[in-house]
Amino acid sequence: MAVTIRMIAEKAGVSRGTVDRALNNRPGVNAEVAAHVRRIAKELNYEPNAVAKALAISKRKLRIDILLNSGQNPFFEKIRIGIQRGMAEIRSYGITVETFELTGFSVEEQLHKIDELMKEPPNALVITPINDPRVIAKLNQIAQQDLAVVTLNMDVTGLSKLCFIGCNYIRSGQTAAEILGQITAGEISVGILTGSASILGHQQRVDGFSGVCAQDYPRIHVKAVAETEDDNEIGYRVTKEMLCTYQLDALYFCAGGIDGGIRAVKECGLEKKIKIITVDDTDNIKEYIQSGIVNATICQQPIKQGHDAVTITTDWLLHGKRPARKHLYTQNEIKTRYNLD
Amino acid sequence: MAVTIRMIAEKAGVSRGTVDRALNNRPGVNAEVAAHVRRIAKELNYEPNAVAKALAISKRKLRIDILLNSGQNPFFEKIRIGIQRGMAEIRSYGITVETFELTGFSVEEQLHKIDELMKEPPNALVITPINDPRVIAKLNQIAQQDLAVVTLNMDVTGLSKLCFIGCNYIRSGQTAAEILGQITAGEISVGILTGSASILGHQQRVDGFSGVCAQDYPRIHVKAVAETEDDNEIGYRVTKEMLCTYQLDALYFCAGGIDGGIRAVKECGLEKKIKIITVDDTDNIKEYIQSGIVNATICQQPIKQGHDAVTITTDWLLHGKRPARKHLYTQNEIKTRYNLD
DNA sequence: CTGAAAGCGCTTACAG
DNA sequence: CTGAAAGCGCTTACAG
Repeated sequence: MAVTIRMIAEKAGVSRGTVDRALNNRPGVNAEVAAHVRRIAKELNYEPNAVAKALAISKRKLRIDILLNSGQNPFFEKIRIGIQRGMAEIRSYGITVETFELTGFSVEEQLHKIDELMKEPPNALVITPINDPRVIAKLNQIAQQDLAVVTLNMDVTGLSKLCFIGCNYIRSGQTAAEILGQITAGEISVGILTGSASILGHQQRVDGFSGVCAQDYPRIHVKAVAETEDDNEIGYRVTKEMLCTYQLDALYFCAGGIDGGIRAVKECGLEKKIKIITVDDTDNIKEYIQSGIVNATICQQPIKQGHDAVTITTDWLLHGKRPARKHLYTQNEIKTRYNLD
Repeated sequence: MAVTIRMIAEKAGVSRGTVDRALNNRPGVNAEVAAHVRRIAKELNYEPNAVAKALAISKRKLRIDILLNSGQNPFFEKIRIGIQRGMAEIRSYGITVETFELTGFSVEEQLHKIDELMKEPPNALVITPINDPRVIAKLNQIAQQDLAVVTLNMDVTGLSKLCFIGCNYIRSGQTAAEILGQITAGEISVGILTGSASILGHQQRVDGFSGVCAQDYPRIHVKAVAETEDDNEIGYRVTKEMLCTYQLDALYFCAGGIDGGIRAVKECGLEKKIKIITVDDTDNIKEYIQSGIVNATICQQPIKQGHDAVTITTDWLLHGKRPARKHLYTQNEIKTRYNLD
């Protein structure tokens, strides 16, 4: 039989209201009474009933805003699906979830949108933050105001947040290098196609990849690194240029613009001749894997990311429950032909 | 503003009790009244509030029994962790979860334990069923009695169940073959160490693996298949015998007894000389990967399996919600050195 | 067959 | 600072 607030009230000789105030550190309780109540709760091993709490709190009308720099990026479709699932799961909690999407990585635009949202501030903000001092400063200022900030998929340092939910990018790059190491032999040359050196996660993948090559597979030589700006046209151009300049045995695509890059590979007649490792598993990448053009892709559980962003934020708002760790990394999943779905 | 039972009652001109009875198909409602209520609920797009429902139902004292053939198998430790997490998540629902564990795969023992549990029948039974006609018959008989049966980690055919939660074993075997194909070149010989031909999942892994070798990698020749009975001593013996009999370039361990098998590999001085693919990521296997003895291991999200077994069964008991599919397959995760955790 | 009322375990204006 | 009471949205004996 679970312990309830009523039992504590009886044992402490106070009303249930007072127990509630004491246990939730609400103001206006005599300090001694509060201590007494808390001691009894501890003695009885009291665990609040989350369901009852949620039902009672549903009157509060809490709101979560989600701000994504998702643009045209097909990868974000899965994050959206995860968010939808999370929303379905918390439907009965009376929490409103609103999603806003920006295209590109303009600092100005993100700052402006944040300001706009803050005109009627939500209770929590989930965001894919751009790694810029002004953004960080603004978010820190917001985080002061009794408003939880959660970073999703992209992280920044120096931000006082509830948590980050997303990929361990260093590990992602390391895993890509390990796979490339295992599927090759002898001295080989590899080129890296990243998105932008100014995006933390992209750079971490490059670093992780290069690090493992240097340390575990010195026979793998990173000959070139180019930026696609997450764009297929640019991806096409820089990949083509790279393939024309160097004699490469492998490519590592660690950001967007992959479709453009693959087009370049095909034009050079190199498909299935060079090894290719990518990230994520959008529909196009699945096809490249099925047709043997891409050897493996390192995925990051985007659905889980979207889902957890909603449920973990909800747990904080409803129960004041902090996530187990500050950085909630999703699994880096290596996918090949038969474990794609 | 979400639609509530009260609004429906007002609009239909009946009491909330009657609405509840009508919407939940409880007996003792005039058919016409019920139809009327249901039509209004549909019009208003009514979605029951799961939290309120859970709180009200917590009086019912539901029980879930979990029967595992986990024995000494270290793999099941993670399933247990998942079950614990699921239990923590549903703590407030007033549902009792009791776990029972058997060692080995004795049909008699499993039948006997089921009978014992049925003396005081739970509302749902989660089980790792042995693939035997008598077990299936008994479970089917139970499933008649308004009691949900969920198969966990092991599945059987011809059973009327709520769902199966676990690995897609065919895909697991296929994935192992694909990886082996990618990390090797030229004609190679491989030996398979399975658990038991009579355990469906083990056989499916062997079939999936052999199928991909035959179809996609005809240069990979499966020279031998031996059974470890999930036992390290037997695993050691049959692996040693296999290595002495054939000149092998690779081994695929697709069930228990791996530690014994690896011991044999070491004794033959073949570690790091032959490629090795395993399943799951118990602590020992993690070490083999770190030290480069095992190239990759195909995992099956055991924590998720345990967790989902609890939460999905709960969703059924509380809300009558059926899982999206009859077979809820977890992801086959390829793990190597840098994506182990 | 139907309704009024109590209850699930919390939270929170309101009165004192 | 504290308590009594109403409320969150369902479910369910009980009376009729």
